[in-house]
This record gives sequence, C-alpha cells and structure tokens, in this order.
Amino acid sequence: MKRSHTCGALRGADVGKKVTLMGWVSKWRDHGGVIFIDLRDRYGLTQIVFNPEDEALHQESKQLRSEFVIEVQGEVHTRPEGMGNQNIATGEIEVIAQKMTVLNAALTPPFAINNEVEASEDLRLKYRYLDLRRPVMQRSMLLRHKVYQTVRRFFDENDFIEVETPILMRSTPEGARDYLVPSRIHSGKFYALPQSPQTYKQLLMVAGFDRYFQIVKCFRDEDLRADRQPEFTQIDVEMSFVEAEDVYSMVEELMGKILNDCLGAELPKSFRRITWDEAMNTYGSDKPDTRFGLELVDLSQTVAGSSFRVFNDTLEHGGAIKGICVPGGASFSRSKIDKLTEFAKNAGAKGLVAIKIGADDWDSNLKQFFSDEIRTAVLEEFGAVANDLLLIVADKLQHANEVLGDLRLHVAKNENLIPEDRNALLWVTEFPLLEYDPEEQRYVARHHPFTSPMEDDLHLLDSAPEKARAKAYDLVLNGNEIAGGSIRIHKRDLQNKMFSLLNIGEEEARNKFGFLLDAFEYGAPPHGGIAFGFDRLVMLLAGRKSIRDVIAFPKTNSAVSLMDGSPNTVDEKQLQELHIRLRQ
RNA sequence: GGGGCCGUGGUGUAGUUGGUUAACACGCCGGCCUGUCAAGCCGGAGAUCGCGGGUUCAAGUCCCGUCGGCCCCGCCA
Repeated sequence: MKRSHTCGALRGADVGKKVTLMGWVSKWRDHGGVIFIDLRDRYGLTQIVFNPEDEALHQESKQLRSEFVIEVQGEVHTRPEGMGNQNIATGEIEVIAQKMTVLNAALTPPFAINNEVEASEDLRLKYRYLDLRRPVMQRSMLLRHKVYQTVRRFFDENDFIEVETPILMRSTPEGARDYLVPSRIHSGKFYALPQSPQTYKQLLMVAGFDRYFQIVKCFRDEDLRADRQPEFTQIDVEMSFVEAEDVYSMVEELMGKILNDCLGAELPKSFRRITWDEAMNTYGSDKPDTRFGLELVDLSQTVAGSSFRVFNDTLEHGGAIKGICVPGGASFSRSKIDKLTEFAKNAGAKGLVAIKIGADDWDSNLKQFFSDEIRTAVLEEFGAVANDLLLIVADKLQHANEVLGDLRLHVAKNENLIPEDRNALLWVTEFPLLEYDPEEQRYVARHHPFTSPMEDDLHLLDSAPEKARAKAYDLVLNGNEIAGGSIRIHKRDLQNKMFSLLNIGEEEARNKFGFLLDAFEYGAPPHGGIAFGFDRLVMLLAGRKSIRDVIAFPKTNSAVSLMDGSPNTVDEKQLQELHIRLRQ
C-alpha cells in the first residue's frame, strides 16, 4: 500500500519519517511563499507544507483547490516554536511536501465540507456523499458502527445466534401498511417487505434456536417524521423459556454495554419500572420523559366540593380534574398563557384553567369558586408555592392525562426544564392488551396479535377484554420509545382466542397465519423478546434530533431520495413482466 | 388527509409598512504576501428573489394557485 499513514496518525514521535499521505484538500492557505494545505481523511487533518525552494512543486501546489484528492510524499517535521495547533490531534507536526500528485480534481462543492456551516437539508441530501464527508456526520456513522459491533459482540458472547430472515415475505394484515413487491413468476401475486421479522423469530424459537438476534431492516409504508423513515433498522431479539424479567435483565446489560463501550457512560444495573397505568396517570404519556418533574396531579377528590361548574359537570360525568404545577410560572404573561390554552385545545382539551399562585393565596378570579380549605388542599396536592402556575384540565381521565402529558412536554421544552445532559431510562410495563378502533369497529392489538395477556387477566378476555393487560413492555429513553417487546403466546388455543378477540375469523387466521398456528402445534416453547429502534437509539446517543442524521442515505418527509431520485417510474417492459398495468 | 414554518448570488442570511443600481458574511476568480491554521490585504464576477397567475403606475414584499424542504396531528400491530 502506498499510503503510509492516515491524516490523523502522525505525532511528535514520527518526526523525521518519510511518509505518504492521501486525502482531500480541506483548506489551503497561500502565503505567496509558503503554502499550507490541510489534508483531510476520516481519521483527521494533517498540515502539509509546500516551501517555495522547490519551485516546480510549489507551482504545482498552487493549482490545488477544495476537495481535490491528492497524494503527498514528504517528511514529518516538528512545527516551529509556537506554531503548534492544539485543536487538531496532529497539531504538533506537519509534513514538508517533497512530491505531490493530484489523484483527482474536484468541482467546487455546493456547500462547505465542515461542521460550522449547516447547509439546508435538501441540499445536503442531494449531495449526501459530500455531506457525509463532514466530520460531524463521520462521527455519527462511526458511533453507529460502534453500536453495531457492541450489539453483535454482546449477543455472541451470550449464546445468541444471528439469523437472517426473508426480506420478501407474505403480506400480513394488522399493523402498518406493507410495501409490496410484485411477483414476476406468479402473475397477480405480491411479496411484502417485513414490517418486522416478528413471525420468523417466533418460528425460530419453535425451531429450537433458543436465543436469536438480528440487526435487520424493516419497512413500513406510513407517513414520515423526524424519528420515522420508511425503512429503518431494528435490533430484533427473541428468547425461549423466558419471562419478562429475563428480557429486562438482558436488555439492561446490553444497554449498559452500549453506553459504556460507545459513550463511556455508566448506567444503573437495573432500570426504573413503571406500569402503563402509572405512566399515563403521572406523566400523561406511555413514553414519559422523567428527566424533569411537572408531574400530573389528580384533583378530582380535592375540588369535589367547589362551586366551579366546569369541574362539577366533569366529575358528575365520571371525568377527572387533573393538572400540573409550573414552578415560577406565575410570571407568565397573559399572551403566553393564552398560547398554552391554545396548545391545550389543539391537543384536544375543552379548555385550560390557569391559576397563578400569589404570595399567600390564589391570584385568580376563579378563587371565588373555591373555599379556603379547597384552595389550601389544592396547593398541598401540587406542593405549590408562591409564584407557581397551576394548569388544570377537566375531562375524561384518559383524555385529561393525554392533554396534560402533551402540555407537560411543551412547557418543559419552552421553559428549558429538561436537563439534556442526563439520561433517563425506564421500563413501561403492563400495557393494555387491546385497544378499540372506532374506525374499524373492533379491537386491535396494542402491541401485536402474538402478545400474551397477563395470567391474572385471562379471565377478562371474555368479560371485559379492554381491561386485560399484556405481558408487554417498552424501553423508554428520555421520552423516546427505543425498544418494545412482549412475552408471546405459544399455545394455539390462546392464539386462536386472541384472533377471535381481534375479530379475525378462523378462516382468515388460517389463511394469513396458518403457518404460525401450525408451528404452535409442534412443540412451541414459551418465548418472548424485544426489538430496538436502532436508528432512534443511535440518534439519541449521538445527541441528534433526527434519525436522518444517523442514516447514511435517508429519505425526505415525502419518502423520496433526493440523491438518486427514488421512487421513479419504470419501463413499460418491466411493468409487463410484472403483469402490472397502471391505473389512470 | 389536515395544521404550522420556510424557499432571495455557490452557501448561510438581511431586505417587516409595496418605490431608484436587491445588502452582508462565507465561498468562487484574479493580484499581493515565507508560518498560517476562521490567515491577511486589494480587486472582480456572480441573483430574472422556487415556479405560474393576479392586484398595482410600481411586487422579493400584497393576493391566489402550484412545487419543494422541515416540524406536528391523523397514521405508524
């Protein structure tokens, strides 16, 4: 290999060595006499010096421009006294060029290849290969790489085996919209791309593989968000002969390894756990960000005797009065509170009661509706003190929770109440098994149809299925769902029962999931698992706000690739082979 | 499907009430300069203001439509 060192390698100890470096011209500084080049590769920057003494070489170096790819042979020198650069790892030395070859010239890039100037994202995406040259992007991709390796090492060391499952599979009902792939060989038939390898990993358990993992692409044809791409990566895991506790401890160990190996951070040995019910009641979210307070307080009992009609009506109809207390919020302006009200209404609230706490009492015209006792009790419930602001919602319990959960996050973001330097990891457990879908007028699986109900709630499946809890769990990091899983159903009769609850008829179940049901008849072990949103995890570890920043070639909000222009039309011949005619 | 923000030289922005040659920084090109590393100094080129209509004596600015990007709701088992 001609290249002797990378651009991040040379140090004082290398002084005197003859070296050959290759890389991109990051910057050049032409002093008329001496010319400096910052040569960049993914390992770092090295300063190359062209002295005027070698006239031919000096002339050649003058033609260099940004992003030219060059090869430089030269000798490593200590920089002159006081000329070192503390900001780069190679700042102690420089390479005095003796020979230079332009390996490839380059057009002036459409945006600067550095971390300072942030070009608009559509431009970055169009020239993604240039965007990826920027050190910040290289760091993100390197972090992603480290997480892959840590994950593989961890699972390998713990007897998990990595198995690839099909990308071309059968379209399944339930869940997200499938991406479809037409079959050329079978006219009118389609494969689907997996939303997740769920059924396959369960079949691998039936097959006796015992402990499986895979870092795998999944596809969901739904609308995009900052943390949602049509194709994304999961760490998919499944284990036999386990209960939820076994999954928790495995994940806690894995997360500890990832945090430690990739960021040098420490984690508690086990994470806080909170039931779904508690999460909703305390934080108004099934993925609560617990890095800050503003917890929801239930005032239904406390204000029961007031003369405030809005509250009393709500309580009479079985609703709840709940609120949050914003420390120091009494200083909010009228318009700021109006905006909070508007936010709450957009989130689905009928209204928002805002009460400023004065020096020794409520500073509010609602005061008259509440007795001294009630006001004191309310302050106690919140632990509120002077200059706080109470934001109160009256609604059906679940609705009030959700609105306040949104409001809680909104206020925390606006008021900078979230300590960004902390990591809060927790398990949310005991999710509801089912959810009623008013559109389809049936129950749908909250997690997926293979999730086992909790034993204690099996009796509810006939009487009050909406009350049944599942052996399902999510892992939440700083208010983001980064993993979710469950203990699965492994008995055919229970699985049949589940399908019937979901209003999936026997014939339909047989048709769509027959292979899984059959498999359950041949000795399926109890099993369960979890899947991580890999991109989200890396995004959070990298401190980025969008998973696009940790995906090499992501798609835009409208699911197109600005770089290669997909999706695109295809030739009529291709369509013909696939037996497809486009509708007008 | 819906709501919000944005679109001005290569890049990032300013131009807010409509009014002369659309401004600034960086970049680019040329010149000067032997120790810079956000190099410096001098000069220059470069924009039909996303696109299409409309209102007006006059539109980057106002109105309508459209395209694109971003954020959110719905959706995402």
